Amino acid sequence: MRNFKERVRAMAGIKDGTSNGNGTTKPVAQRLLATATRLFAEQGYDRTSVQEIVDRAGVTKGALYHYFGSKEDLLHEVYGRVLRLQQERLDRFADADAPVEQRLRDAAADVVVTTIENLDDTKIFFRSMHHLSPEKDKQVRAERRRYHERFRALIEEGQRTGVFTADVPADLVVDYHFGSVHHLGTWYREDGPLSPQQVADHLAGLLLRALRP
Amino acid sequence: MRNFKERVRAMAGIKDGTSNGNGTTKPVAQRLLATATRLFAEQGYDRTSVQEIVDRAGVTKGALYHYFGSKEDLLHEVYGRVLRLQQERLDRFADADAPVEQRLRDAAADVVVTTIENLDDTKIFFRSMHHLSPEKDKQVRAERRRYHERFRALIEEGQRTGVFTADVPADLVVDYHFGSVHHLGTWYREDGPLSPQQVADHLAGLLLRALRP
DNA sequence: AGGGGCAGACTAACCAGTCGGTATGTCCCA
DNA sequence: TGGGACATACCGACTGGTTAGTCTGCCCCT
Repeated sequence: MRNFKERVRAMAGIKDGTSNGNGTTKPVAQRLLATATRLFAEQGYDRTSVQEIVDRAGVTKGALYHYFGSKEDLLHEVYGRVLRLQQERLDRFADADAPVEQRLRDAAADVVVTTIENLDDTKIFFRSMHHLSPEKDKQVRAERRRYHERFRALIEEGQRTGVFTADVPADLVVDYHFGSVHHLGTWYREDGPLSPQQVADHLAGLLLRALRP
Repeated sequence: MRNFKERVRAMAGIKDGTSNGNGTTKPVAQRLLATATRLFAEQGYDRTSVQEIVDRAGVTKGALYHYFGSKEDLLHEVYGRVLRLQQERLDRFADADAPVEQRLRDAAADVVVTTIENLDDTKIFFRSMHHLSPEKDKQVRAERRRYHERFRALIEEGQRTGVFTADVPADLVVDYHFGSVHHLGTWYREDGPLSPQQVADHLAGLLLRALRP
């Protein structure tokens, strides 16, 4: 049972398929995860039935429960993908060789772009987090905190070296910025006037200006 | 049927009770709404059963469906309360007789304080909005937009008169600020180090600094 | 004597997860 | 070369439990 999940996680990251000759047909596990993601984002976790997912993916429950242990596993998998992606990117920007204000600006802008590019996942993330079982919730929270702390460290560094104002708690600034990121799912529209990169530049600009001493 | 709802809405705003001699026992409709609010905030709308609400409120389903047309009506009522409250306060601050930067600062800080003071309601608002039927969703969206536009007008006024920077779209700034407000439910703790007013001052300060030309 | 304010049993729908079964493929030894 | 042994991938009917909402009727106040 646990073996399957490991393999599925691997499959989700890799393009290779088991039964596709040319590349048009995605492997079942991937298709299920993609379908579930879309439906969770559109209707919410609770309003989406397992039956609906398998119907839309063109398989049956047998297939879903062959690859995933439970409906909640699907949700957790979505979270895992988002968290891993964002943590990895944050680390890259934060460790770069540049002045702290540049590193913060890049990191702040990047998380906006990747959030918009994965808007379904992040919608689910913020909207359905409380649907996780205590055990998985704890795990997600821990990874989330790691991310938060890495980001906060950047701000604290700037505050120590005097390039950022120090009369606002660094923690609050992190939540300030992630509030606006979190909120993207509510208002950003692909057919709107601003590209993801433009939104990112604006939001990062606002953050940096807010932090000027 | 529709008559009841009107009366209930009235009851929700007024302290008067039907069956309480001294003031300890709230009228049933109020108790149901308060209980539902608490439970929705704790567990989410879908995870809260009608049975749970009536049990906790010490009545039965008969009572609930006597006062409310459906479970969704309860949710809609919560939204209505929050929206009316915030719109009224925003109008008051925006129409005040003061420089625009002061009016914006006051309005921005006030919405933070009232959000924290009604954290249950606002948690529900942002987390469960997509559970509304299309009809009610439309209504809520319309009221929400009115609020958004009033706030945006303040920013545009400051941009026109040159006290705020004009190289960021006013719409985006509104969503920027409301992102952080929205996010409060995720991180603010009553037993944390900051009072609602302190958080409000910080967040309003960040907004105003971000808007400096 | 009439109606508002509830109680509580009931229903029809739905849903996550299970389970026995089938089809296809792979490996291994004769 | 062929055929048993075993695993993977999936099907789809079924179950036990939950849920929103209804309905009938009692009680009490006016």
